[in-house]
Amino acid sequence: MKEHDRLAKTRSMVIDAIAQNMHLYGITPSAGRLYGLLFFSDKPLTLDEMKEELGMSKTSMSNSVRSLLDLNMVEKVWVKGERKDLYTIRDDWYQVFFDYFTIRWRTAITMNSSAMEKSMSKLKELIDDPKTTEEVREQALIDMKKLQERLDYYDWQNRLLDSFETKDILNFVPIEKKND
Amino acid sequence: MKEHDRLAKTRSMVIDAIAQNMHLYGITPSAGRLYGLLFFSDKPLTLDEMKEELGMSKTSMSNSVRSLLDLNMVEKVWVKGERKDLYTIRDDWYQVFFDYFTIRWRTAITMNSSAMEKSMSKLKELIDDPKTTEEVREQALIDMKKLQERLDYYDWQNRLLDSFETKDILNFVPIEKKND
DNA sequence: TAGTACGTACAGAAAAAACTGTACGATGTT
DNA sequence: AACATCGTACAGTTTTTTCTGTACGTACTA
Repeated sequence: MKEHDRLAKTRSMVIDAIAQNMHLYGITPSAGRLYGLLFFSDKPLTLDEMKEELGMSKTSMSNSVRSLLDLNMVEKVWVKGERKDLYTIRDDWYQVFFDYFTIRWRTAITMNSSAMEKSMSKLKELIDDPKTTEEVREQALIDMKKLQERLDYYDWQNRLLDSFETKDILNFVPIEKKND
Repeated sequence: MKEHDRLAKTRSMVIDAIAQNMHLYGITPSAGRLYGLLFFSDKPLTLDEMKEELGMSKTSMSNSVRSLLDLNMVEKVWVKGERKDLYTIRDDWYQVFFDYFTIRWRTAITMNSSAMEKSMSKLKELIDDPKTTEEVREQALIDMKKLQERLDYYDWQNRLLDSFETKDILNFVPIEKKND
């Protein structure tokens, strides 16, 4: 049927774009396609339906769904009398966006910060040690300064993420466009 | 020499962390290590020095540097009387952060938006076509609504990125910590 | 309690990405 | 003009990731 084709075509155009750009979230193109499929689906889908629709293995679907679940981009839906697991896209886009940063960026920042703090404390020991040569002490001081600057930057990132997490950012960049 | 080892150890601890988390920016761990190396280097490095330091091929260094250049995380430095290209890390962290979003996210948002706009205009044709069956028209209208919502979300993202690009965001989340 | 359906762990295959060495164009040197 | 050095394109190899099919544990069904 011609009309259905036209409809499907517009959809796949959008799905292609989404799948291609999903790497920003650390999502593989395949999981991106799945995300696109769920975006247009008017009902929650089972793994078997996804498998059918995308022509991939059930194992792949299981893995892709999990990676989307991990990012809170998709959620499991419970439906009475249905044995299979059902999944649907989370369409509160802003929350999904904030969650992504909270989940991924916050973790990375914390890891880096903690490595740097540990490093700085070791450097401090080295500097305080009277047996340390002047040359090494100087280098250690330079490193300390660099690390401190970087930590300040991470602190700023954390405060930015705070404004995401609390949605305070929406006071600064509101959802509703100002019409001036 | 024991001291130098201790110094090197603290560095590599930090470099490891950076390399590991660089994937957030779509950077491979290898390029991440290079970034870490440049972070601690007190002078710009040539490809040969990087190759030496990381024990990798020059080709790899060339590619890694390029990917870092593309993200404005590293810059080429000109030094009088030096034939080799010299590269240094860009240490204006905030600008680097903003550039990343401008370069990567803006592009992705634009791609998605444009696919969706194109799709919507096709859907509109379909809806306006009197030969379209009621069933298809209904589905098209649903898709239109979804796409419009998503476009509104992209518009918000764009406005957020605007505040990065203009650095207005720093009025909301200042670099200097408020001490209250 | 035996049977069936579901999701996923696991191991192997297929595909993609990262890395290397060679070769070559460009640029600078003698 | 001949030579040397630099960075990178390219092709081939290695490594990593992604994908598939089988097998198994769990939970529901009869």
